[in-house]
Amino acid sequence: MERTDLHRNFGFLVHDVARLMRVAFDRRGKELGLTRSQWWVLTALYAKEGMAQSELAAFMELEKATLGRLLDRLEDKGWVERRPDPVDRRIKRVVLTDTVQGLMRELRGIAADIRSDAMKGLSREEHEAFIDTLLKIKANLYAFDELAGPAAQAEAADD
Amino acid sequence: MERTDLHRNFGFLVHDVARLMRVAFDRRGKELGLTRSQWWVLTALYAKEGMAQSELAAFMELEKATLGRLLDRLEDKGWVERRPDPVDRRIKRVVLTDTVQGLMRELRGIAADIRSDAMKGLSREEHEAFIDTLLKIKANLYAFDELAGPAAQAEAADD
DNA sequence: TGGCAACGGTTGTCATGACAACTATATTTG
DNA sequence: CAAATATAGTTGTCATGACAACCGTTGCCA
Repeated sequence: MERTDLHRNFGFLVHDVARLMRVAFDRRGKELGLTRSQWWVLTALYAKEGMAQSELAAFMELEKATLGRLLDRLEDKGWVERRPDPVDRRIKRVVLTDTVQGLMRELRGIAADIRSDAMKGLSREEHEAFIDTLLKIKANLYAFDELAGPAAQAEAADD
Repeated sequence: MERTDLHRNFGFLVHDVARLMRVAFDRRGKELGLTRSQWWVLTALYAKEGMAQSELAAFMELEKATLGRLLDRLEDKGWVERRPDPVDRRIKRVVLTDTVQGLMRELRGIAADIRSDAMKGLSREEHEAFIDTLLKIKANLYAFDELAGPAAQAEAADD
């Protein structure tokens, strides 16, 4: 009946793992009142606060529209704040509020738990090799992307 | 300024790679008039035709609602057909139509191209090790999932 | 066999995510 | 300086995806 083996198909596997990770994060996030994407934004902001929305969108490799609406919800919850840039009136800089600091600590702990659960039973070497391969694949896909659509992407080389 | 290194964070990397794969598939799919998810459904059906919607949803690990609406669009395009089950009137069995056969050949070729682009420069061993690790992670996440939410999942062992 | 739980699908609602069009502000240039 | 161009964000639309509520059909079992 089966005509192909999808179980070792790289595309399907990455898709599956990404989905399962999402489910894991969503489950834990739900208890804390946020989605995985919102969690992602907070984590990115924690890494580098005060970015302009466009910077943040580029950093997270999201569309500015997608990020904008994520920020709407996070702002509603009082976790982030959009602050006008003192120089450029087009720019809104995004910062974490004080009320979210406790949550952030919790989130970071949970994220570490999920990752360690996901990687359970893997040796240090296997773990590192896996990350290295992911980085190579990511670089390949970027290169491929730029060939196919020689637009945007130019800013992919920050940090 | 940076307080964490997200670049070797497994969760972010998988997310990124999954997104980049999606972009690659979407770009190629667009030329052919389908989205990556629709592509996924066709590929799953190609692997095992005539599944009931619920079976297919379980196989693809999608909600039946999500799959149902995907099938709506695929049926509109004339690529799949819902057929009543002769025995159980609740069940609709999904098959590929004849008109989609040529497209399927093309899709399979393109998918192979994308995968080989993504894996470019990796040795056979690295490739295999990567797939093996992905499978382990997937198994870990399943186990974790079942602990956390002891529902569904039971049918994950088909093939 | 009659009622009720379980199953298969669809529909409604919300949150992403992409893309395109639009507004407001800056910057570049003639 | 004024016009053209570019940049920052928002809004509109469509396609996923999850989840819950719902309807029709089956199957169980008392």
